[in-house]
Amino acid sequence: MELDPEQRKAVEHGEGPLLIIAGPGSGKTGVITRRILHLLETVPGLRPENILALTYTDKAASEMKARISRSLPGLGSGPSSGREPSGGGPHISTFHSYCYQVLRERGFERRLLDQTDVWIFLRQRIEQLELDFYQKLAEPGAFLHDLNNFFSRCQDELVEPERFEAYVGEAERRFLARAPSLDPAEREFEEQNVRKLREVARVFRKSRELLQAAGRTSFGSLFSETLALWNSEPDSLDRQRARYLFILVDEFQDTNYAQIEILKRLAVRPSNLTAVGDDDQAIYRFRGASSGAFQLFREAFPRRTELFLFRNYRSTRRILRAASVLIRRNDRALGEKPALHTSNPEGPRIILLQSADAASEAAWIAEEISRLLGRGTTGSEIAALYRAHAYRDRLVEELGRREIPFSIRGLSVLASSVLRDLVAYLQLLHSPHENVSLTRVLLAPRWKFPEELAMAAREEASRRHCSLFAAVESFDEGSGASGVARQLTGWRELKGLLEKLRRKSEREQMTKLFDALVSGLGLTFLPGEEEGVYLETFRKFLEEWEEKSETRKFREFMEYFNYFVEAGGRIERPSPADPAAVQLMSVHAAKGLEFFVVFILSVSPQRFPHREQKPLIEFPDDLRNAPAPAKGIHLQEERRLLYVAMTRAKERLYISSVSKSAKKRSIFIEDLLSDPAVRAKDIEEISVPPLEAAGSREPARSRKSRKDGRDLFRGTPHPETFHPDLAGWAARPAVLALDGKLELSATAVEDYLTCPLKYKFGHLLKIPTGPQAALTFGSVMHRSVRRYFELRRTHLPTFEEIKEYFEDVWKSAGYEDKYQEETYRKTGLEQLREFIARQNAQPLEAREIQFEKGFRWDLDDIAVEGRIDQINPLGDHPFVPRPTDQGLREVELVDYKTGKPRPPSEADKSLQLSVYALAARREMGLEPVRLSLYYLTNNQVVSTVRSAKQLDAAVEKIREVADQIRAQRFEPSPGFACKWCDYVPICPAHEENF
DNA sequence: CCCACAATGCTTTTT
DNA sequence: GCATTGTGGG
Repeated sequence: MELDPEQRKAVEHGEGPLLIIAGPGSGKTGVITRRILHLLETVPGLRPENILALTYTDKAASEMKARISRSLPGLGSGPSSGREPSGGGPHISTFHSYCYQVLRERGFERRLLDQTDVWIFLRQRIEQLELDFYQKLAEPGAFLHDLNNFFSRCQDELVEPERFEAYVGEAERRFLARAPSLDPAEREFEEQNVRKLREVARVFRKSRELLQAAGRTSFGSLFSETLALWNSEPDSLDRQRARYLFILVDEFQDTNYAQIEILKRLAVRPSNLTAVGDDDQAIYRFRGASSGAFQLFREAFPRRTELFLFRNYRSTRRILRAASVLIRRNDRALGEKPALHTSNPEGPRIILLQSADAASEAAWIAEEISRLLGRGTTGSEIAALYRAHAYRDRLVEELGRREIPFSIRGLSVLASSVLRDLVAYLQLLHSPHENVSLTRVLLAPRWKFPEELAMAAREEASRRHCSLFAAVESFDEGSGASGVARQLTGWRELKGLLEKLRRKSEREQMTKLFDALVSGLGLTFLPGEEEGVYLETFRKFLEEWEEKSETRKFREFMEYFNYFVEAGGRIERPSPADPAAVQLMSVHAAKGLEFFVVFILSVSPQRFPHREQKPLIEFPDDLRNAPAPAKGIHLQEERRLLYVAMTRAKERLYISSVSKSAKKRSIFIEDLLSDPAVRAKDIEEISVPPLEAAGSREPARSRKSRKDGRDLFRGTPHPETFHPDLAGWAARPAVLALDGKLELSATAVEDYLTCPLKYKFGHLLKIPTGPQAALTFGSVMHRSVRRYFELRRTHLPTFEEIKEYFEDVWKSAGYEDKYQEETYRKTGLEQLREFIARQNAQPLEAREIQFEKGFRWDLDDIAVEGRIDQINPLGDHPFVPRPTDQGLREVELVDYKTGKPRPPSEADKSLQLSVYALAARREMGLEPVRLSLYYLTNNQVVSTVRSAKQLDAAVEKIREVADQIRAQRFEPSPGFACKWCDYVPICPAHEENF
């Protein structure tokens, strides 16, 4: 590589700390490599092992090692992570492994946990954390996730529990001082806040203690541990200083405060520090990168040299001009920087796409990619970048339709059919009553389990309230020599396999069990086969787990794995190096890469810039070691992200925006067009028309249907029979109603509106799900309330009476752990005590009250069904029902709720109450003058009424849903609701095969 | 122009 | 489930 004057200065700079601010495409890594080589050539007596090069990512470290060994083959590339320096090459390492090594030299033996593993570790010990918010949020996982993130931010900023406790104490004192002058609502709010902070502080300390006691630590605490070591054993630091005379840091804008502290300690004279980075490419603030890294450098090293590398070797002039127009809109904390310049040609215009919807965007881009490939562009030189992974879905579909090869970075193998299958077997092995897993397994052709029999079993299970497994077993026992018995040969085979594996699971370690499962199913793959790669990736995950597990056995693994999934853990597929494949990845993942052609998808409002989402527990600015980030920091970081995306392109750049009207575009599109000259000369605007007749086109060919199954299962008796045709099965028309009436309940309608496929799975295919804490609890509470009113007919029931009943009917099914169950039980009893006290305080004639009154009314070809919790007679005298003008008795309909209290507007809209009101009037001869939701959580009643118009609207809604159901429209609507959906393991929308 | 209701999102990632 | 933005009627 020829050096330009800028680069030469950077490479040959001699004395003192050096800060190189290097724009995109300026050959940064090359400069660092050259500088290392230059130092070795020119500094007398300097040996390679006296040089330390630090990066944040392993990828950057390996790249640098590769470059160095290429430039100087004799040199070696230094130690890899965690090992003793082998001598020879410069020490090139990540900050993390460097610190780990420093600590190991001094006998540090604690095991390192990544964020997911810390989450799991804490989740398993949730009882000891004594979370007060656990019961309030009822979602320990999510809260813990937020806590865990917060702990990471603390580690990034070197905030230890003591320091945070002091901060909380300070906040508390401030609150107490201000409290008298606050109005009650404000005081309540702030007090709540202080209580939350106190809990966070307590849990922070406690988790540290738990990790410590277990001989573990998180990756993030490596830095504070290292600093602590250097404080207590100064000779360790001296040794490091003596060893490393020159230190280089790449991607400096990605370093956090803790890492900068490490640098400050290490880099004292005669150490010579070089930091290279670009604040315009800082996109990792959310994971702890200090927004003030450059400022901290300037403060720490006032006698420094700053150099700029702004000659770009990558992109055309047009691309660079547009990128500069965009980034100029940000505040420039570093002050004026030279503009990017290049001797590259002007290049083609940047294309600004404007599509009406995501579907036409994807279709246009896929078409354009196809054109480019036709003109000879290599697939891997084309990249499609997006802000969030979900935005790629449509493009993937369109590329698949056109059979254009592509590869996706950051794909979790857990989403693949083959692993979802294998995991279903594992779940089934873990517990035969995993109904959804069993449903999936039975769909595999090799078990020859006819859908009709499966349907019968599901109906049996829902009738007998037993598991699907038990229902099929009862068929088997009762079948004798009938025709059913013949249909169950596959079932017996499956049971045999599970039994064999179960026995194995007790003796053998996890990887062995997995191998046995795979071979028991007769799965073999050709080398390079995509699914084989998924399998291998998962097996590697198992091996790594075994390393850190206690027993290496199945039980422990399943506990870990279920938490792993709950924690949102991903098992990433190694990226394939297919030169023909178009590259799909997030903008973050694209940092540091370059492509001839770059498409940036969905630069649209809400998507890019992405909406700011503050975490539940925010890291306080007061504890930040750099100045508090400016107000517009979120938008600015998003803008930098787009800047990074744009500067990945060498030749052609497409920026695509989706919005209904051209006026309401992403603010970044406006930014790009804000310079009249650039707008006129460098940008071509293309408007993509919406696809005609949406939905009329053939849906993308299911990639799951495989014609070449035979190749995969060579030598097995049942080739092609492993994969269930999930999508085909889910798309099969469902039997709606035998007598022509479609049965619907309020819940069914609401389920349909959440997700039509969820409705189909639950209400038509009757796939049973496991017991759930909230439901078991709700049922016990309902029964206790009913019990109260029944006893009330004869006397005033005491709390003890109801408590005894409550304990009697309590079931342990569905609770995640003993602690959760105990919490529910305690709160349940508290709520009942309050309920009874209130009810006992008022007069009531309980004899007239009706409970759990079932109904069924006809709405043309629909039968609307349901059950009203409680009907209270009303009137002048409570127990003499007064006929109204129409001759109907006036009543109050009550529904008991055990969940979170909702605002009254919820009661106004509730379809359930409308359906009850309609039922009372049409079927029971009652006039529902009051509809009440009774929240047992806080013993609050929300009452409402229904106008004729509202009731008509409810009927209309039911009719609409019924029409959709009759038309067999059961498209899944994946989204937020999936978090709570039990059918995810059998949902085609959650399956990705590429 | 304002307000109510509908529509549209629910990140990014490393050790 | 929830916050924010967009739409459409008055």
